[in-house]
Amino acid sequence: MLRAAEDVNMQQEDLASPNGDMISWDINDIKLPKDVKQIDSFQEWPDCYVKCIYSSDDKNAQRHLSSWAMRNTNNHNSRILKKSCLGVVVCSNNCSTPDGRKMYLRPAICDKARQKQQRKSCPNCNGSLKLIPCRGHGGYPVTNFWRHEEPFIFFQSKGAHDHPRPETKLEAEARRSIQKAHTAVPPTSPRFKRSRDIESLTGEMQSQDTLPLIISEQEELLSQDNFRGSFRDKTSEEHVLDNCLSLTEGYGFGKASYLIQHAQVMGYDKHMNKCKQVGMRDYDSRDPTEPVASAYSECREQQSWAKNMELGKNPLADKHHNGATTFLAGLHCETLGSLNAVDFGISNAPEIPPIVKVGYHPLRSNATMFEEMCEGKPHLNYNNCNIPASFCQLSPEDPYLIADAAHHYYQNALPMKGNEWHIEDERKCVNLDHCNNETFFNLFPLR
DNA sequence: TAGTGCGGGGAAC
DNA sequence: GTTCCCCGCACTA
Repeated sequence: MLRAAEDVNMQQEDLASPNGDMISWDINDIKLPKDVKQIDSFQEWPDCYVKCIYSSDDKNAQRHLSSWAMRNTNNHNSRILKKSCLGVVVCSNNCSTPDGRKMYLRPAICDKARQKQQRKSCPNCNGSLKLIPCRGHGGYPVTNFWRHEEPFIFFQSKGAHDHPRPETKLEAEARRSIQKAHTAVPPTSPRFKRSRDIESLTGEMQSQDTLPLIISEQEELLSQDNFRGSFRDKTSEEHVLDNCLSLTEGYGFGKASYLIQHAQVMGYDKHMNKCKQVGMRDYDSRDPTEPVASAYSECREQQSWAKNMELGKNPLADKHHNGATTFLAGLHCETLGSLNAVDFGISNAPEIPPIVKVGYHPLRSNATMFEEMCEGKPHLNYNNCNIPASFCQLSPEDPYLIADAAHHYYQNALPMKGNEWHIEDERKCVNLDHCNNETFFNLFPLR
């Protein structure tokens, strides 16, 4: 019986590959595969039991990046870097901003900084902050492993995060810088008002102050040729992507990394499908604390929802493809052009006139946009280009306005009653999160 | 100041 | 022996 279960698990492991390739390795293996056919595109939000093989040239992989708050954990093995998830910081009052957002802050990685962080008060209600630890790996934090074996970087994740996504590192940094500005700038200045507005959004909203930085990072991504995921199975989405790439090149963006990132997200979707097919987790014979059955059920929940949101099943998705490339071009052009309008852009206050003429809508909260997009409502930018529902790949880690919006929506959507996460609600949120990852496109570059 | 990586050490299994 | 965590240190941005 046990043996049979192990066999199943081994089969699962064999199938658990984001790119769909058959892989059978464990990060602890003495020898890792050298005949890697397909290099994975970088995943900033790896969840569940994921194995990835990145190129050694992948800068993100080199830096062992993750948008989860991961801290280094000593495994007494210098060849394998192990990181464990810190969870997420929430307001103990379970407060919401006036527009309904929840506070999901990024735990500081440094122990001292984290302790200091928990002594601080909620930026929204001044209540105390509470760290929700990650217990997604048999009661222990989800762990990520990194191992450099030229010419690849092997990544393995164990466990499924049982908490909301925190702010990304960039979001947290932006929030801190805004808070600093908040304390440094007289309260009567427009800047102060904006800071307060942003703070009211729990800091999740990207500071437009960070726009130059963001653009810079985009350019870095472009130069790094990070995303090598090939468009293996071309869909209409991907054709649109190609078109967008051409268009955005025409706007001086060179390659559009955010679109390429969407391609990698689609690769991730394949992985999730694999998770579902095989019954989830990979198998580590060395780790008796494993099998996290709930991980699979969670993934399955996510996946079933994601299925419903798949392009082919969203009648509005294809419908809006046509305006997409036009929208993209205008959007990105505007994004650069609006950099000087940063002091006015982020506000939900309707009395503030729009500065941006196309693309990003300065008056509408990102969360609202995301909600509407999830409902399949087309969005009009100022060029009257429909933003297709299928173009809302909202990846919180991604430096894009809508991506950020999705993140906030996720944060809105996860209700917490008392100190407990309610499973049903959480599933909905996870699903929304998956909407984030699997269904929509990354579009709006913010940085 | 915070993020990151490394390593010592102890506890639990 | 393995895995977990805490802690401190050094380096970096």
